[in-house]
Amino acid sequence: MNTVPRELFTLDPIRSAQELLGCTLVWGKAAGKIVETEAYAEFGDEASHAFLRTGVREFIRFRPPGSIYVYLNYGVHWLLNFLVKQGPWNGFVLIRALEPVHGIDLMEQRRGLHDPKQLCSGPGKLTQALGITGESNGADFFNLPDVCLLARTGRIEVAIDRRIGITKSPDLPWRFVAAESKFLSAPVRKTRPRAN
DNA sequence: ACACGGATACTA
DNA sequence: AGTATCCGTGTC
Repeated sequence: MNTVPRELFTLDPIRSAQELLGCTLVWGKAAGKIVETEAYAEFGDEASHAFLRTGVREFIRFRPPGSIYVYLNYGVHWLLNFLVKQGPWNGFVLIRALEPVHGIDLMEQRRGLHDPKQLCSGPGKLTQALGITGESNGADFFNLPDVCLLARTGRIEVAIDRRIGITKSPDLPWRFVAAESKFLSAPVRKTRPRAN
């Protein structure tokens, strides 16, 4: 099984987000295939934390591509992002959903439920299922023990949507999903960007 | 439909 | 210090 090299995170966030689809994220004893991602850009993207937070801009400047950015959202959920650095197009990829493939009993235990479709079908759900917390924030993924990213096997059909749950820059079509997946956080919407 | 609840940045 | 905001989930 091939593992993904750091170069996957030296692309712009939009390309990196799509390349990550179909890869399998192994985190300790649990693993899941990435079926949903979103791209966030350092510049020109008001929904990116880098737009307002000086600490996040420093994070981008000083950490290597492939670094893990984990933050607490709504005071409740840890959200997992990868730092991508391509020069003018730095940013983050948010991992939004996984198809569970390994350690499912452990995921069920951590999540407190048994429906495989609900174990990792959301950015906060998958961190809970994998046991990811802010403890990992700032770590270099490629220097972490017991984690890796397995390369995609075969082709994957990518569907594109607007990002979910944001209020700033809402019309950017930077949500990417494995079109055939039954493990998404939400179906792909058919709405066109609002006029004006 | 709504409660849950913490980090960050801004106002002062 | 106080307030507004935030890339969500589970349960009502």
